[in-house]
Amino acid sequence: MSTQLSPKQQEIRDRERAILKVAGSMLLSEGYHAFSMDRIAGELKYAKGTIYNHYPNKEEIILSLAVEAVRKRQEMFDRAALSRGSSRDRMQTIGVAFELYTRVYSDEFKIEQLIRNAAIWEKTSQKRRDLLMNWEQQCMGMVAGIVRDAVASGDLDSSESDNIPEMIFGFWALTYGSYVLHETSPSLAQLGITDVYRSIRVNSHRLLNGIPWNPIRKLHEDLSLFERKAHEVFPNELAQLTHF
Amino acid sequence: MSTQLSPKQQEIRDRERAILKVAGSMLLSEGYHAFSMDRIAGELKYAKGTIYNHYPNKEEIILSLAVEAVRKRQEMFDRAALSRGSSRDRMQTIGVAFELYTRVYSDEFKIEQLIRNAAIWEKTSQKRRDLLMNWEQQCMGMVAGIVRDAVASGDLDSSESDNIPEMIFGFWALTYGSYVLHETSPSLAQLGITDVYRSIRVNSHRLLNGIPWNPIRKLHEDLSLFERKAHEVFPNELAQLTHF
DNA sequence: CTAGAAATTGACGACTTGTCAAAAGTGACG
DNA sequence: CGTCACTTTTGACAAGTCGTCAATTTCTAG
Repeated sequence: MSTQLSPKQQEIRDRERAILKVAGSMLLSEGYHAFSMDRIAGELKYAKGTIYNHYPNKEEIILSLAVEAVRKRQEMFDRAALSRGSSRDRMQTIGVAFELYTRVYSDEFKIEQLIRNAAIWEKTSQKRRDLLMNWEQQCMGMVAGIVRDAVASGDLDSSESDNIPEMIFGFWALTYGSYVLHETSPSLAQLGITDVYRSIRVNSHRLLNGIPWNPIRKLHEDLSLFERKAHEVFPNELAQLTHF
Repeated sequence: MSTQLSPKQQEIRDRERAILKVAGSMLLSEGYHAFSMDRIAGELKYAKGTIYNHYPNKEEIILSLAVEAVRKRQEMFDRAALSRGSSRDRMQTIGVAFELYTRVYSDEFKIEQLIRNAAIWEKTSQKRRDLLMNWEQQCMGMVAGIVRDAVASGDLDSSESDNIPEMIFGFWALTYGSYVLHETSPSLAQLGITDVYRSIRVNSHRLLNGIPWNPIRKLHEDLSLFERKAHEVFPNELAQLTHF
């Protein structure tokens, strides 16, 4: 259809990206309270009305940023799901993807959490919500595929085939909950968690063994597999971390 | 010290409670966007300045509500931790306490989640934050005691004694993450989770077995223990639920 | 070049937050 | 009682935000 964009259309498209960029950095560097439509307009030297032409309110901008974030996450999950190895290996690699996503793209992950706030969610449009949910669904579909493979290959007991959503939910909740608590709970450090990433890996290992998901492994085996997969599947992301 | 309160002091104390009450119901019934200092003052027939005499900003009111919520949770955890049974039984009973808390006192739980938002947290005072963290720490201390008992009695391998915080973190993340996703993720229903509470119980069972935390149990054993403990320790909360 | 469509602008109304000087209320003591 | 220092309450106010929309400018197609 739109093979060619007029100069004006191009300008509008570019501006939309510029809005997201300036909004994202404003939100993350100065916090939610400093984030206002007036300031975005001021920074970009446009009138406020122009910004409102692109987005009907500021929550919609945040949701837009969240959609980009989830898309990035989905892309990493994709790479993990397509990696070589047993079903358990691939499931672990999803864990690698999630850890690296929260560490390397921590800004994006923070925005993902922001959007889960009722105060923000309430004011967004159904259309863009669907966009977000679509990518989120893809992520889950990815994981569901791995679980189905596991049942098919006998790594999971076939009586478990009805419980696939439940299992996905378990991993999702464990890892997501861990990262959220890590970002938001001031009590966590006082609990005595020194290496939160290691803790999450250990707990994932326990959950896998507890299902049970074959092959059952020793902790050290799962931990070294985790590192190997990180190097194998996500070398670029890994390079952006000073400590791993 | 203050054995007797003057009528005026009593009035101020009562008003503080009234503020929290009206703020809480306003927040929960009409959403965050409808929650304003002006409206609270209007509802209570006081001038805005009077409300500001009690709380320096609206975030502090929300944090105050959250402190009450966590205190209520702590009280339920307390009952769970003091219940009779093996270490694994008591750990499960903490799970019962948390589930009933999120179900029976869902308003309180929603406020707990609200406070974890950077936008709100940023504007609160250290003093009240410490209050919140103090109760939260008590909850965790409660759980830590159970884990220590488990190591002492041999239900957990003694080599695990260094990993107590990690284990608490695992359960906390799994359950907390589950409830948060349940409240906030529109994708969850589409994933195929029909009974979210059963799913959480099942995943907790898996994590316990995966640690491993003795005695290792079959799924149905853990599920029926769960129900038994609910009736035994939390009969009143249970009575407030139509379905369990 | 021009006329109609599209995009941009910024002043505006409605609302919020948080402050503070002035007004009202309280209570201890002669 | 009456008074006077002290505490509490009040609401007008400044500052800032959101979202709108009529007027204006810019684009574009013929």
